[in-house]
Amino acid sequence: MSQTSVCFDTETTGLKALEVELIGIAFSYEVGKGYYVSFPENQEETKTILEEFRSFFESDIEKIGHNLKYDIKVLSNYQMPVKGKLFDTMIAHYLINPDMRHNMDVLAETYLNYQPVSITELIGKKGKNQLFMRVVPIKDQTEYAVEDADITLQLKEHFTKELESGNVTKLFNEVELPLVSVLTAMEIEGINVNTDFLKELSIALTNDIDALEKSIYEQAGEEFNIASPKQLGIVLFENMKLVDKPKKTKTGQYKTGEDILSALEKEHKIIRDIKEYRQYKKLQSTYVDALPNEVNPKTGRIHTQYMQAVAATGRLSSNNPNLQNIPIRTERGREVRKAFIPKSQEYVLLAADYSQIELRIIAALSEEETMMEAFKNGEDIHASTAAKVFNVPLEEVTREQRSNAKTVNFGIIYGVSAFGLSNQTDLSRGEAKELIDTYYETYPKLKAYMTAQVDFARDNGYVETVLNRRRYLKDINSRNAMVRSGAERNAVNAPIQGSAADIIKLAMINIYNRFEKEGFKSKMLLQVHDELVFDAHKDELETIKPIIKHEMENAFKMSVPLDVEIGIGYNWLEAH
DNA sequence: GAAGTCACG
DNA sequence: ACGTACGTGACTTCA
Repeated sequence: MSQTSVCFDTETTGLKALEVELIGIAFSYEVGKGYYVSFPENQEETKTILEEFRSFFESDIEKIGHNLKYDIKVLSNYQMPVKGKLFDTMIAHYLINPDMRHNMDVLAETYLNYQPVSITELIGKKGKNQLFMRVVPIKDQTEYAVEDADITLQLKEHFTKELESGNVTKLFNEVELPLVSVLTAMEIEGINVNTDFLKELSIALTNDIDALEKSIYEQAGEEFNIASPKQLGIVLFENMKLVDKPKKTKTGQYKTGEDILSALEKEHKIIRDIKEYRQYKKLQSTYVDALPNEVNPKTGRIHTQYMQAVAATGRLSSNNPNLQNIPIRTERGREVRKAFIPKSQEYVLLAADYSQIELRIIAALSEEETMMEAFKNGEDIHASTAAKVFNVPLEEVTREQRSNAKTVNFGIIYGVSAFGLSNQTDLSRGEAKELIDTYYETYPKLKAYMTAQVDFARDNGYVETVLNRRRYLKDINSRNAMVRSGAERNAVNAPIQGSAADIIKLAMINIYNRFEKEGFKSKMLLQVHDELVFDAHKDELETIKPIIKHEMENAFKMSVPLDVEIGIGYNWLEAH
C-alpha cells in the first residue's frame, strides 16, 4: 500500500475489547471503496493471517478510525501494536462539539446525509435472539464493515476542516490523540485487587445490614423494603408522620435523599439507622460484591475503560467498572480502598495528587493577587480565605470559619447562590449572602473574571480552557432565567474544570513517554481527575517519584505554582 | 427504561 | 417570582 493514510475498523465477537476475538478487519483508503479481511475461529490461524498486516500496523501510515482505542486493544490481544499517526473521528467530533453525541450513525447522518446499516439491522436487537457476528454471512459482514470504514474516512475530511475552524487542531494532535495510546496502555495494564479481602468485607457488611434492618422494622412498627424510596417515604411521612410538610419529588413521591434524612436526624433515632443501612447497602452492591466479578480471568486484574469523549468539560470518565468513584469519605467506605493493591511484592502503589488545582487555576486566570500570593506562599488556602473574609488573624481562624470558607471556595467554582451555600452550611440565607458578598470584596478580580467569562460566552457562544478546548453554551442568551443562569454557571465552571483536565492529560502523556523511553517496570494505572495512581517498582521509587512530581507540576506554566503530593503504600488507602 | 439515590473529583 | 452548585457512573425499584 502506497497510501499515506488508511482507515480501518475491526469486527469482533463482543464489546469487551480485552476478551473478544477478531472476526474481521475492514480497510478503506479511497472514498467509496474498501476491503474486508475475514478471520477464522482458530486463533492460531487468525494470528498467522494477522501477521501479514504487521508491516501496515507498524508503519508510519496514518491510521484512521472511530474509537481507535477499542481496535488497538483488540489487536493487542494478538500482540499486534498500532504505530504511526492516528486520526480518531469520535474524538475529533468530541472536540468540535463536546456536548453532542458522537455515534458514527449520527455523524454519518449529520455530516454525510447518509444512513448506514446499523448493527441492529445486522444482528438483531439485544437479547437472546441476537445473532453472533460469526454467523453473519461474509457478504453481509463485508458490506457492513466496509461501509463503516468508508464513512469514517469521509468523516475525516469534514472534521479536519472543522477542527481547524474551532481552533482545536493543536489540542487534537498534541493532547487527545497521544492520550489514546496512554489510556490504551493503562487499560491493558489493569490493577490488582484483593478479592479475598472483599469477600470478608461483604460478610461483615451483611451482618451489620441485617442488624440495622431488624432495628428499623422494630422502630417503624412494620416491615417494608428500606431500599425502596417510595415505601420508605410512606413509612416516614405518612405512618410515622416525622414532619409536617415533607418535600416531594417532581413525580409526587416523598424525597428521602441523604440531605433530607440528615435534617430529620433529631426527629427520630430511626433516621440514623436508615442512613447507615443505605450506606452499607451501597458499599456492598456497588463495590464490595461487584468488583470481584470485574476481575479479568486471564490477567487476574481489573481493567476499567476510560471514556475520552463523554464529559463535556474535557474530563475523562471511567466505567465497567468505574474506578473514579471508589469510596474514601467515610470510615467504612475507606475499607474498599484497601482492596486495591500492587501487582506483586516487588511493587507498591504510588498515588500523586494535585493539591487544589481548580482553585489555583481560577486564581491564575483571574490574576487575583491576594489568592495568587496565598498559593505562592504555600498557605492553607481555605484558612487563608477564612482569615480574610472573617477579618481575623490566620492563627485565630476557627474550624467552623475554615469549613465555611472551604465551602465558598468550592461554591465559587460551581457558581454558587446564597441559597445553595446556606444549604451546604449551617449559615442562614442572609448570612450566606453576606459571606459571598464579602468574598467578592476580598477577591475583586475573581468576580471580574467570572463576569468576563459570562460576557465572553454571550458574545461568542462558547467558553474555552487554557488549551483552547471549547464548550458551546447555546442557552447563554435564553429568555428563561433558570436555563440562562445554568449556562452562566457553565461559563464559569467549564474553563476551570476543563483546564484542570487539560493539564493532567498533558502530564499523563509526558509521564508515559518518559516511562517508555527509560523502560521502567513501574506503570501508570489510574486517573481520578486530579490524581494518578501507579504500580511503582520498589527499586525505581526514588527515580520515578521526582519524575512524576516534576511532570505533573510543570505540565502547564501558569502564574500560580502547581503542587503535587505523593504517597506510597501497600494499598490505595495507604498511598494517600 | 425512567426515577431516585449515592459513590467520587 | 422562580429554583437553586459543576462533572460523572452504577445500583435498586417500579411502572
